[in-house]
Amino acid sequence: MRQSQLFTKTLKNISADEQSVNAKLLTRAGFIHKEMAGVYAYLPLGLRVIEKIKQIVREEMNAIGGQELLMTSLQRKELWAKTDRWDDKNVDVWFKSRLKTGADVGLAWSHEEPITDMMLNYISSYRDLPAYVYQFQTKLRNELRAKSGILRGKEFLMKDLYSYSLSAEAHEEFYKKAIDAYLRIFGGVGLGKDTFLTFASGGAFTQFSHEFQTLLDEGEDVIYLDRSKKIAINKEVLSDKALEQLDLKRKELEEVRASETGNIFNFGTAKSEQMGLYYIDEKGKKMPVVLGSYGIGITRVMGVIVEKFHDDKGIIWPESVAPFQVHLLELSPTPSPQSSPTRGEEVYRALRDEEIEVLYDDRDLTAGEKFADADLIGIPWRAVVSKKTGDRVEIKRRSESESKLVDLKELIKELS
RNA sequence: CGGAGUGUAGUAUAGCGGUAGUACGCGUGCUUUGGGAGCACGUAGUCUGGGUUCAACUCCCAGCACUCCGACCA
Repeated sequence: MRQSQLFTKTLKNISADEQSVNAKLLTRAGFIHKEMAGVYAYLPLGLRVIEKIKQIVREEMNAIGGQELLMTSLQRKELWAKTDRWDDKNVDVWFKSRLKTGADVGLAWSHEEPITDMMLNYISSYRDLPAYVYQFQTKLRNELRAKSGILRGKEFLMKDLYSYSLSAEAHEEFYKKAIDAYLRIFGGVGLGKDTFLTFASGGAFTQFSHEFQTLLDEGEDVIYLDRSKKIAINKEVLSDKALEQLDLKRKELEEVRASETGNIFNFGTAKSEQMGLYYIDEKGKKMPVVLGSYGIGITRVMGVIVEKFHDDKGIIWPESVAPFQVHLLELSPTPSPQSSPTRGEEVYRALRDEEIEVLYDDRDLTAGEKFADADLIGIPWRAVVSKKTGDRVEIKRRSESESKLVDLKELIKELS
C-alpha cells in the first residue's frame, strides 16, 4: 500500500489523558481511534494487525476441529434467565435494550447461553458429538472502569470457542488439545516466552479453570509463577491446599504481574442441564452434554504485544502480526509522473510481484519525518532507497540498529 | 461503586475577574531533502447549564466527558 493513500496520519503528540503505552503508541501511529472511554475503532493499520492475530488463532482452532461461525450481538433475555444470568445482580456488565414490541434484549457480553441454546437444534444423538464451534465477536460490557487503553475496554474483540462433548473423558481430551493449541497461538503471536498456563478459580464444576497469563507489569493480575515448571497459579486461588494439589512449592514461586490473554473453562454438564442440552447415547439413555468454553482476547493480545514490544520511538511488531512485512521509504524522490518510474516505484512493484506486504512511503516529506514515522509504526523491516543507495536498497530491522545494503534479489530473499 | 484530578483551536498546551497566547497541524507560495528542515502570509478555540459580578475562559454550584488510584472483572 502507498502511504500517500493511507488516510491516517501519525501524530507527534496526543492528549495527556491517554496514559497507557499501548493507547499512546497505537493512537499516535494511526492504528486506533478512541470513540469514548474504553471504546476504540480499529483503523486500516490496526485492522491489519487484528486480522493477522485472528488468522493465527483461526488456524489453530481449525486444527483442533473448530468450526467458525458468527453469533449475534442482540440476545434474548429468556436464555440468560434460564441460567440466572440476566439479573444485573448476577452479571453487572450488561448493556440492555428493548425491542419496539417491548421485549427485553441484551447486548452480547458473552455467547455461552445463546450458542448452547442454538445447539439444541443440532445435537440430539451421540452421533452429533463432539461439536466445536468458535467465532470472533465483539463483546460489549458495561465496565465501570475501562482502563489501560485496549487492555480493558467496554467493547472488544474476542475469539470464543465452545466445545460440546459426550463425556467428561472426551471433554478432557479436547481440553488438553486446546491448551496445546493456545500455547502455539501465543508462541505464534510472539508472546510465547512470557505466557504461562495459570491455574485460576474454576467455578462449581471443577476446582480450577486455566488462564493464559502474559507477564506484564501493566497487567491486572498477580500470579505466582514456577518458571522451571512453566506454570503459575493465580493469586485469587493461592492456598496451601492448592499448592499441594498442583505440586508447587511456595518458595519456588515468583510473584509477578500479568495480563490474562486467554481463559479456558470446563462447565461440565451444569449449563447443559440448565438449558436442556441432552443427547441420546447408544443405549438410548438421555445424557447431558459436557460443555467447555475457550476465550482469547484478540484486541487485548494486540495491546499486550505493544506493551511488550516498543521502544521510545515507537512500536516494534513481531513479524507474525505486523501490519506489513516491510516499510519501503523513498528519500528525496524526483517527482515527474511523465518520466520513468523512480527507484522506489521499481522496488515497490518488485516486492508486490513477490506478494510481499509492503507499505511504500511515497510521500513528499523529509527523510527525518519518514524515519520517525517508520519507527513509530514499527514494521519489522525498513527498506530505504535514495541517492545514496544507488541501485541497491538499505535494509534494517526495526529491532536492530545496523543496516546493510543489498540488491533487490537479496531483499526479496530476506523477506520471503 | 468509593476516592482524586482535568476540561482553552484539529492536536498539545499557556494565561488572566476587563479585546485569549504559543507550538504542532491544516492552506498558499518559495527554499529545502539521510533523523519530525526554513521563511512569509493565512486558518481556527475557552465542555454544557445555572449562579455571583458592572464584567466570567477565569470564582461558586450542578451536569456531562476524560484520566488516574481502589473495588469489581463470566
